[in-house]
Amino acid sequence: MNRKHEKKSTIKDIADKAKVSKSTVSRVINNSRSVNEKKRKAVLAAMKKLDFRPNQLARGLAGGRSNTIGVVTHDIGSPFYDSVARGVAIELGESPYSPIFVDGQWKEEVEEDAIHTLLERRVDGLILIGGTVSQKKLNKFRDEIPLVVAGREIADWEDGCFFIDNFAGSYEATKYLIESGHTEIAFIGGIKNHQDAIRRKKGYTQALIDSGIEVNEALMFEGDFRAPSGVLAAESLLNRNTRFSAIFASNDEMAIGARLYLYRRGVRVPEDISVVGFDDQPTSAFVTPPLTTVRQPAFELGGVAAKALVHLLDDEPYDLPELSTKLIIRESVARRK
Amino acid sequence: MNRKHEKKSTIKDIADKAKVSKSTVSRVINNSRSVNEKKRKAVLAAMKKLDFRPNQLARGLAGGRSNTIGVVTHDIGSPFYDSVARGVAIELGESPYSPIFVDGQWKEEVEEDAIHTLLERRVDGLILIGGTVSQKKLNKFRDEIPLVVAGREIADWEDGCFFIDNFAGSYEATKYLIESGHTEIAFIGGIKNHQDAIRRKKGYTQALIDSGIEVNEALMFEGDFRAPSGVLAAESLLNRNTRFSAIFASNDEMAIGARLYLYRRGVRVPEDISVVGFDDQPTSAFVTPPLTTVRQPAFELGGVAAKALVHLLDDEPYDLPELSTKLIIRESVARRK
DNA sequence: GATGAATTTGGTACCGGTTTCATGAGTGTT
DNA sequence: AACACTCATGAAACCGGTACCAAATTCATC
Repeated sequence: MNRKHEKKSTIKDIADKAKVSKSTVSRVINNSRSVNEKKRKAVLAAMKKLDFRPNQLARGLAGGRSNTIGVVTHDIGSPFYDSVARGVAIELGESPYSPIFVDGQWKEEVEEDAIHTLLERRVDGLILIGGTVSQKKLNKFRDEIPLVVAGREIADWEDGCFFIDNFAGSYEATKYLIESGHTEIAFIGGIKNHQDAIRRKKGYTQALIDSGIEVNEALMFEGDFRAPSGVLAAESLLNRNTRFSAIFASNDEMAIGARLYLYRRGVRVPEDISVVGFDDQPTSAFVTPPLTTVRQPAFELGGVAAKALVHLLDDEPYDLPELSTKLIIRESVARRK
Repeated sequence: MNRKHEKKSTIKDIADKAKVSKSTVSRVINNSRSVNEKKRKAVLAAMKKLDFRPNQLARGLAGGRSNTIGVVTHDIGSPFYDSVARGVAIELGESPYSPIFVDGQWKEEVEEDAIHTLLERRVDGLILIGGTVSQKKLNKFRDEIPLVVAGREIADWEDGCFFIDNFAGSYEATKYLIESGHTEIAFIGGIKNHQDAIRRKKGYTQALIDSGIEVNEALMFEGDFRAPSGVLAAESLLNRNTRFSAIFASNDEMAIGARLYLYRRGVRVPEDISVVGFDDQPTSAFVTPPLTTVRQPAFELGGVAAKALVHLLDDEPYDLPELSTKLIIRESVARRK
């Protein structure tokens, strides 16, 4: 394994070879106007010949701009955040900026560290996808660098944070269940303090209230957004003495977990019990029966966040498009006779 | 939105404040020995006070090393690659290097571009996760920079590429089906030219042959690793006149797709037809019935690749641990009477 | 052909660190 | 007390670009 990685050629080499000054080479690279066509050709040729590739470190240092945007992701977790990240990546691909992803691992400490790393690298802007860093810290960071948050609502950040109306999605799903004739609807919540979980729960209860249905604590279970907690939820719910004909889970994973437990107990879906999820993760369309769920425009959300940041950096105004959830009706809900 | 992002403090500021030279500050930062304890304290204090954070661009430029490792991922695609990426990220967290992820989007062109971007940023090393860049190009890149590939086998790269024995996993799964009494086993393949797909197919046919079972083209279908192709596969297979009692799909997604079609046709799993997948993606344990599948140590694979690269950069030897697939037996296979 | 403006150029001072080198101070040995 | 040697420190060169400024050239106008 003794490879001799050749020394890269520099702008100076090009200048010499093309018999011009560094300045001129720089101009060619950056497409500044005012370069004689002949020289430009010569420089271009030299660059090609020497397989020149500008050192971005140097560029960033000298120019004060790194043309880099830091993205803090959370690989571990719902596919939702992955989609957001993809949206960001694709959108940034259209811009002159290239993204650096670092994983926050859903831990405040790691996340802060990640942000610092990014700051040290002098990224021009920052996109946080979800995340757990406290609002106070966030405000501090925002003083240091242009910052945009996707998938999380932050108080007093008129612009600068983009999220999805979880309440509305949840409300719509619950309404749908009610309109299908269900009145006894169980609810599996997400992590207690999680923002989205709270909103989704509120959407559920509000829909119930608006339809004159009593909210029953005995029909609620607190999960953690993961599949195993879904099976636990179904088990707990089924073992209580309260009857119900439908389950609305705060995300697809838990819905699928619950569905598994029902399967184990021989309860049919949707004939005996209907199930609705939230997220519309990729597999949800292929489980049996295909899951009725609330789709979040995750990908678009990421794109919007990226676009917003780029505009912010370029000091251009940007009015964001509407992003709303959509109920995807499949086969896991039956009309109640 | 008129934020005045304060100018960052530099090493010079620290030097002035602590009344020492830049050199000394640099020594403190890098923990070089030979710094008077008093001065070190003073510098440290100044750094804290001014909230100093070294400019990594400058550091990288001056030092010739960026302490950065580029990782080319492929977000779009099987959860397998995501896990590998996570393994890389976590492992790199233990090292002094921090990763820059860029998305190759499974397109050779984009991927090459991504690599170039990384090269321009002067990363110290490169990790490719899967990927489609031609071997020739790969060899070229390898001359420019320390490079390691995870999840892909590359001819003549004794070390430097880490992958999983797809043949063995596939062989084991098929054998298991045979031992469970099945002799008519349908096969859903992956993308025709995909390396893994080829290996998995070979594992399947070899297991058949070794058990004296004739390989029957009429029981094979070529999918594309995605769920919809799984349902298509099941449909096609079922409509042929050839009977079979089990399906082995080249990945979980297609297995789940096939399972959905069976559900639609009222075919029971596993009573009527058994199903086995490959990958053991997270949801597979929660579909109904829980899917028997071949687990790949994706996460570990990523970790190994990262560790190998770090050792390579430090010029230390590293002997890689054994990585093998494991058959995860769940409930989607029935013993054939 | 001279004059002034516009356009190309090269020189050079940075950007914010690291690293080499020489100087100065401190320690020990004979 | 003189000499050699180690350790700590600052000065300055350098990493590979960008950007400002002034000199040189081109061009148009009178």
